[in-house]
Amino acid sequence: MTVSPHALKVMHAAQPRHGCTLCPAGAACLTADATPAERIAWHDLQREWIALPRAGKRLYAAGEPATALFVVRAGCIKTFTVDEEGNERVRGFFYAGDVVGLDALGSAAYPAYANAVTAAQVCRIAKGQLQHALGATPGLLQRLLERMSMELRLALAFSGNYTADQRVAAFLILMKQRLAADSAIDGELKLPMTRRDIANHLRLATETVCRVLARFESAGWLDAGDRILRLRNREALRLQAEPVGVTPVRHSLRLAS
Amino acid sequence: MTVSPHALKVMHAAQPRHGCTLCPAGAACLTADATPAERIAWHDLQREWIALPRAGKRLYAAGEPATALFVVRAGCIKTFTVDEEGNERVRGFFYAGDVVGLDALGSAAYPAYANAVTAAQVCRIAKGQLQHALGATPGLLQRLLERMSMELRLALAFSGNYTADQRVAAFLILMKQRLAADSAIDGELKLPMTRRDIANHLRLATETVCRVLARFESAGWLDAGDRILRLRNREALRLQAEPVGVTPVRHSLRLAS
DNA sequence: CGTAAATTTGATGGTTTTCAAGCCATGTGG
DNA sequence: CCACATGGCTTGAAAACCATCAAATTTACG
Repeated sequence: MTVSPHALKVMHAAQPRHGCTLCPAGAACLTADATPAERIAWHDLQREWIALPRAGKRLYAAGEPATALFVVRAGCIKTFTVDEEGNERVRGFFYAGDVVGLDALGSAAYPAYANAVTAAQVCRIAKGQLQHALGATPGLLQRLLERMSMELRLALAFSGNYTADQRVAAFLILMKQRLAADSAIDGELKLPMTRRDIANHLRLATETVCRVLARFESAGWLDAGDRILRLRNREALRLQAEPVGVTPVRHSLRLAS
Repeated sequence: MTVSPHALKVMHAAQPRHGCTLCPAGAACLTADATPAERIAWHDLQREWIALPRAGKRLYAAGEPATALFVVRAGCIKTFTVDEEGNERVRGFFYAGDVVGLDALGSAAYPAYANAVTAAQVCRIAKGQLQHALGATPGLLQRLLERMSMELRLALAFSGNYTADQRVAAFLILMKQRLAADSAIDGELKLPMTRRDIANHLRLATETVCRVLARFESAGWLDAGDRILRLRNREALRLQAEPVGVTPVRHSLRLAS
């Protein structure tokens, strides 16, 4: 997985001014609530698109100066660290509209690598420009804070100690929520990443993920194809996943102090 | 340390206008880089202090409407979730200057409970006021984003799959960094929370934390008192903790931009 | 079509959890 | 002042869960 300088294709300012309006990320992007004028201003700020034409292409490396954020236009990006033994630890998957690099906002260097999981395309937003835009567009700040808060919530939720079954179930439910638009058929879930990536994300061995999926399949909860799953009993999965807390909030807890 | 019969003591606007200047959190607070004028404006925004006079007192509960953030003035706060079996999962510990509730910024309800670990005191900052202040004080926004980014980085770092030894070592190193000001003696580390809290935070059993500490002690790396540890070989601990990645950055960094 | 990578299943072992019990500190009430 | 209760801390033995190792099969892709 060598990083060639040509891995990144940077395109400058060739798009029409309504570029953001036509973005495939659409309503999922940070600009979703912006006025048309704000949108054009935003679009002018970040005229750089970066294409990652194949899975495995690198967006940035850990340790590099963190000069920008990236909004995914299409495809899937993963962020991950690599320890000295070569073990990957996947920190997150990012789809159209998601923001990659929020964990580097307050850091001089990127704390993780970012690679394409599938062919992908991103908008580059320089930090300086971002700060400027945040001041000019109040709704944007609101949205950015919401994103970061949500990511924090998600990271904290997944960092609990759960069984392999709970983790995998929670992952499937979450992916189904985020990729709802991607699948025409109701219960279908297209996962762009490998089992290994899933395992590295959920802190499990690849084999364990396979086994859990096989268990779920034999329980009749889903059909496990290679990259396409068909969820048959989403309620059972949700029940398994509940302790993780990524599913909608459940109140009604009384506690004394 | 006044002992109040009420769980929460809310004090209104009785402080002098330089309240923030005299805050024990001092330079650790978000207002550290503000001008004196900005500081007074900030202080006027959040005139409510809340006292949690004893360990165990609740600041807020999971599921409650998330109307505010809280900056710790003194003491220690933990956030945690509780599943239906009563298991606590500690999401974070917060000391003077830390911001509690960032994971609720983009959420209508608090995703976790917040309790005092020791007697504590916090500033309440209503969300609406915060948004107003962020627009008025550019440095504040910068700082808040840095905080959230750092918390995200931390949560992601700890969510990897590591051994019990690595987790405990990383926890000790991290706490030593954050509580450096608290201990007069060099290697001393005062941990305000119970072993159980540490275990619930690191996704380990209480007994495992004990055993790891005992192992570290017999290796000569530290002396484990009840709530006061004495770190004797911090380099060895750091080496253990390294894969977790919360220790100072190890890649050679060139700082740009 | 052929090689490399990914997926899957099985057997084995290790780290951590669980269960159980003893010790210690703190605080309370007689 | 002491006895006692409570909760936290510690240590020991057995079990569970998951990782590791190994190998067969399938899939992806040049």
